[in-house]
Amino acid sequence: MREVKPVTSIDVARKAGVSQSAVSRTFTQGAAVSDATRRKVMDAAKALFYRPNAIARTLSTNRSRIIGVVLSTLDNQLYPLVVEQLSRALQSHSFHVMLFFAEGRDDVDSALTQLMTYQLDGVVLAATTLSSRLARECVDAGIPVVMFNRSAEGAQTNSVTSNNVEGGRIAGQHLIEQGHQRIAFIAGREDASTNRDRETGLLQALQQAGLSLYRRANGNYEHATAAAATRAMFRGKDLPDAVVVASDYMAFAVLDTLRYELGLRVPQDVAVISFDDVPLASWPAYNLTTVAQSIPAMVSSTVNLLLDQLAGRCEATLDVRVACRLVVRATTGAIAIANVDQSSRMQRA
Amino acid sequence: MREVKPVTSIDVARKAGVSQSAVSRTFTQGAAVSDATRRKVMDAAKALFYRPNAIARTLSTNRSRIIGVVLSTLDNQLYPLVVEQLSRALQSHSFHVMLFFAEGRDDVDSALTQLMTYQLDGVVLAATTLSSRLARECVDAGIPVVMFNRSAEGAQTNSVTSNNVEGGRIAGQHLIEQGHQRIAFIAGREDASTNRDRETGLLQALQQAGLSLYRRANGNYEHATAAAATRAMFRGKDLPDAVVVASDYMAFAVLDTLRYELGLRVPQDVAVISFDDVPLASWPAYNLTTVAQSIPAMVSSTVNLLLDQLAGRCEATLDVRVACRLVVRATTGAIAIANVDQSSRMQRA
DNA sequence: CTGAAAGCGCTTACAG
DNA sequence: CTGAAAGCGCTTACAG
Repeated sequence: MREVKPVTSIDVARKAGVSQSAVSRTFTQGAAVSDATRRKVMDAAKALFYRPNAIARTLSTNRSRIIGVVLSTLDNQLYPLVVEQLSRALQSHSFHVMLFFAEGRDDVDSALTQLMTYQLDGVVLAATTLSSRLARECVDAGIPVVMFNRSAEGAQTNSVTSNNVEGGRIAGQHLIEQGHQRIAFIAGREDASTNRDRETGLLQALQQAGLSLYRRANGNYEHATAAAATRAMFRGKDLPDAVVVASDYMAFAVLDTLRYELGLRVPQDVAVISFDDVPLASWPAYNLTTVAQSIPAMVSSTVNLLLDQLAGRCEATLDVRVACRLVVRATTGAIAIANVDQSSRMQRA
Repeated sequence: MREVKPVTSIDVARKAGVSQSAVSRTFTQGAAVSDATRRKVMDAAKALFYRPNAIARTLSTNRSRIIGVVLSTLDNQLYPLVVEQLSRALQSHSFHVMLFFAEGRDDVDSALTQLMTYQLDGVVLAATTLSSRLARECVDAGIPVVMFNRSAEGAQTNSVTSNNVEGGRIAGQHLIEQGHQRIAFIAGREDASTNRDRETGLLQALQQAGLSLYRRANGNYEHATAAAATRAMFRGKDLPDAVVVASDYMAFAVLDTLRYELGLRVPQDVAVISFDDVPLASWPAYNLTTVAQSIPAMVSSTVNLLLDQLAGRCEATLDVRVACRLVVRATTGAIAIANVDQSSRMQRA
């Protein structure tokens, strides 16, 4: 096993002919060391392949530079994007991401225990379930927390979301402008703030146009459930002429079901619009009209919130809302498909 | 900030009326504590919301229970799958995943430094670039390493891959059985072992059938590059009648380009087969014939290799090869599309 | 600027 | 089984 015994600051000190403190100072940002000492230390360190032990540092500074990221699953293509961007951004500040997968009550309990065990400098909650409880426990333990893509219903916690109400309104208005009258909604998890907000916005847009929701089904933010919801919704007569889907990930299932199972044409028979704008949405096989979330903006807000709190510059609890943006592609706009297609091409170029 | 000063084993000891050692033993697997003491300690711990400090434990045991996972990107849908399954499996053994994103030489250098800094119990290298160098440095530092989905060219490192040569052969044979004669290959990164092995197998199958590769282009395991490679390959006359693509991720770009840009029918005009079997491959929009890798098998092999090495049961360096499996869907088999379509439906059910 | 020393919160021989 | 104590590798007042 680990036969190699690691080089410590004492080894370096001995070789450099200085005190252990001098070695430590050389590797500490902004500590007072003379150039001569620094040079001696660096030479010795290089010769010995010395690397400061981050764990020992954590124990004395009470700063681990580890950020816990709690997820339910990476199925939805949005989350790999988030994980990668968040991880890269934190890495550039010398922080690192530790992953925790948790869903369902029991699971979260054990994740919690494990979480508290590492001296995390912060936690990003991107799990769908039970986030509010986890959040409270972290806050109680004095760990900075950011809820990502969900809002902090009552919990004393920062959150970063898109302006989903506005997003829902945008989706609704787009369909209304296209002349749709029988607009349906395929919902995500009923307890998710993103889902509630998007539906709220959609209903506002409908109401403003004197319409009401034509049909509604629940896809639970899952692929198979969304397919089933679509089947149920498109049974019988008087079908919807447009459907708003609470996420791209579900919309892919909706589109596949409409096209390959029910034999409907999109957008001629039914238009589809959703939320997120994951990369797959722009691939020609789907070419999905969607209300985009800006992941880069959400990630950098998250990082800022975390760093500000760690630096003690935490001005109370913030709910950061990032603006959404409509991206028109080929699943809406039956009237002018050729044009839309064209513009979607251009957007992707 | 962290106003709350954390509860330590000393606080618990005081409250329970026992020594600090007794508290520590109560929370250590297999340590000797009487039931009476254990009960007193647990009661006090519960009352004080005590959680053992994993960082302090790491410092004295030299075991962090942290596994570093080094990635280039999560773009390819295979990797989110790997990250989630690996993370869950390790979590069930009370290990946790720390993420490192690295690609390109400079990037890897800094990742390396950061890596060595945490006292990782193991490293999984799933990054495309420079893995062999990183691997060597870890091995030199006495850290167990597993190369995931790439083999260890010369490095003294364990690896877990599919039997990609066999996989390439399977892909080639499948096309040959379907009567294809003009078989092309769209390669991944030329320096990737997966790519080399898959091509080797394909060439073997062709040779055995008295064929040679009809055309070849490089997609570099990237989406846009694969699309460009497809355009280049399908210019002019005498087009290939089948194309083997080195990964599903690239195959999606190939399919989109063939269908929506070049107006070719798949599989009637050209058949497409690739490797991996990511979830998207089975969605109706692509319904892709592919040579599946078993991610669950690869992940559990990886976990076993890691745990065995940590337990000192490391019998030399292993190259674990997991069998591949052909999954026939709708992008091959022009002869009997209806049937294939049918069977792909059933496979998904 | 520098060194000696205490301390971070655990684990683990060592005696008893 | 139990407790006192050394030690893990750092950081950081404290004197000088």
